Amino acid sequence: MSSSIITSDEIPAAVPEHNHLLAVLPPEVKARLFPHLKLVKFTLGQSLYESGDQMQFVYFPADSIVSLLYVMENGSSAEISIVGNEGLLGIALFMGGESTPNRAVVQSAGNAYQLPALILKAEFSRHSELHGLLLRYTQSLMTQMAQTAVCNRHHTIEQQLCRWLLLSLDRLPTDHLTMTQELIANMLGVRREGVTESASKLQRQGVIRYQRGHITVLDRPNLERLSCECYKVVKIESDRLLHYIPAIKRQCDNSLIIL
Amino acid sequence: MSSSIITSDEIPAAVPEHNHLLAVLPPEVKARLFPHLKLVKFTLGQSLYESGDQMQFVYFPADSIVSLLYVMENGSSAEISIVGNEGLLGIALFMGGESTPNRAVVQSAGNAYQLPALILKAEFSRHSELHGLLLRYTQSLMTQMAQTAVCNRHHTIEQQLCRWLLLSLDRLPTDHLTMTQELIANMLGVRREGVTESASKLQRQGVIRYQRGHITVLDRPNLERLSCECYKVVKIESDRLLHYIPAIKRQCDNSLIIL
DNA sequence: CCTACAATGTGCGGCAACGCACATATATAT
DNA sequence: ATATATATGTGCGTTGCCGCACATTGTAGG
Repeated sequence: MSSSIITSDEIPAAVPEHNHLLAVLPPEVKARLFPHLKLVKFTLGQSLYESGDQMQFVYFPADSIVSLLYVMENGSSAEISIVGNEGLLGIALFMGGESTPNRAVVQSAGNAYQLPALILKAEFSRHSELHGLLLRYTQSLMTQMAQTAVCNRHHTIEQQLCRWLLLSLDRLPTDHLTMTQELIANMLGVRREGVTESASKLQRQGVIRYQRGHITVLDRPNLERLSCECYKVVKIESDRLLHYIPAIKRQCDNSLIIL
Repeated sequence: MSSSIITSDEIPAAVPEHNHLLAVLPPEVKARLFPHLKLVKFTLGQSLYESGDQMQFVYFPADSIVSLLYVMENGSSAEISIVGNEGLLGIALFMGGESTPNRAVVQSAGNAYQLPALILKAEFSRHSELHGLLLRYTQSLMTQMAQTAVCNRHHTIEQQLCRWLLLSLDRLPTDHLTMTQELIANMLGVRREGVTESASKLQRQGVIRYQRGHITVLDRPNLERLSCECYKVVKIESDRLLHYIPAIKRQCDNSLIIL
């Protein structure tokens, strides 16, 4: 694909519908919201907001992934949840809290749609289709948080790495992620060496392949098998909450048909 | 207080206002909701709902405490969050999901107010004061879940025990809780022996006193000192989200003034 | 090409928590 | 009072992960 033809790689998120939440809105809501959307780029490691920040915008990731982290007093951190094209950043705005004691850090560079907080709040309180959708998304995020807590308590680094890879993969267009083991360790809240060991074990089994900041998933079925149940629980629950859009339309798989 | 006069112990939850959410509702909302409330008793270990259950009622604890647990495929469990008189059970009903993949188990026996799901949903979608209040409560619950995840990753059993005791204490009228170390271990997702060791250490330091299913907190300041930062984060955030009731009234401490 | 830096590999000792076994203590009922 | 069940105490060896130190291997920039 080295021709001059525009590939999906070059315009990976050219329409808001790359974000699943934006995609399933009814036409009249789209008509009100979409004019206020602005396509922005997220770079790896960028912070969208810090603990306690009053947010001015919400963001709907298109092909980027953002991690919600809690940063401890001693500086170490742990990932609370992952947000990609299935969701949005800035839940606190419509939940009424305006801020959270967390940090949002870009885990995978890419694009997102920015929307002024006021526009979202206005639409939310109109009680349109968006209202229920955002609440159901929030509930799915709670499931992810709950499962992260369980996973941290009971599962090995290897199981957690598998879960993390799967969650990330679900939010990316390819089987490839740009990510160092050091960064993964920060997310999982474990030692870098622990990630190295688990990753090399996975590589020896032919499940993944990696070199210096790049990971490719080769055998997803086996990755799912090696993961703990946490991934499946989160997946099934978010599918249930978000793919069943009553009285509007149903989506049976993760992909979106655009055009 | 051994006279025949009715003590607060005998009617510990005689009015709905013992629940903080119900207490701060404006009069007209109370007028609509309260006639549908039914006082019910929760017994220790009772399950309010199982994973995936479609709930018929929401519950507003008065002097009882309920734990939200995730039960793993192998049967072991981990506590996701604690709900007492500051909150309600059945968030999924107004969030739109109708169910969650969790289990709600009574951790401390007592009373609660039961409300039919339909009544709550109707009031919620009227967009009354209740709407914002429930969303802010939900956000505070998310903070608790997030912090549980962090705590499970980074903190010792002793720190977690302190956090757990403090969270429970905040939801109880006295400094005394009826709870075996075995049950605490189930909540924290650790060995019973681990709880025994930490508890006896706390007792030796004079922070708590316990005997066979009963724990009394003697030195709360020290308990807070020995706890990890997670307790404080959750406390500050839920105070921020729930004690500031804009345009209605402000509450400056945890207690309620009734009569 | 070579240097410098960043990413990954590996080998320690140490420790918190685990699973298991069993001893002891304290409530409750007959 | 005695028996029984439940709750708590204690001592193993084992394990998964930690912190640290350092070797190796890629990748980018001069």
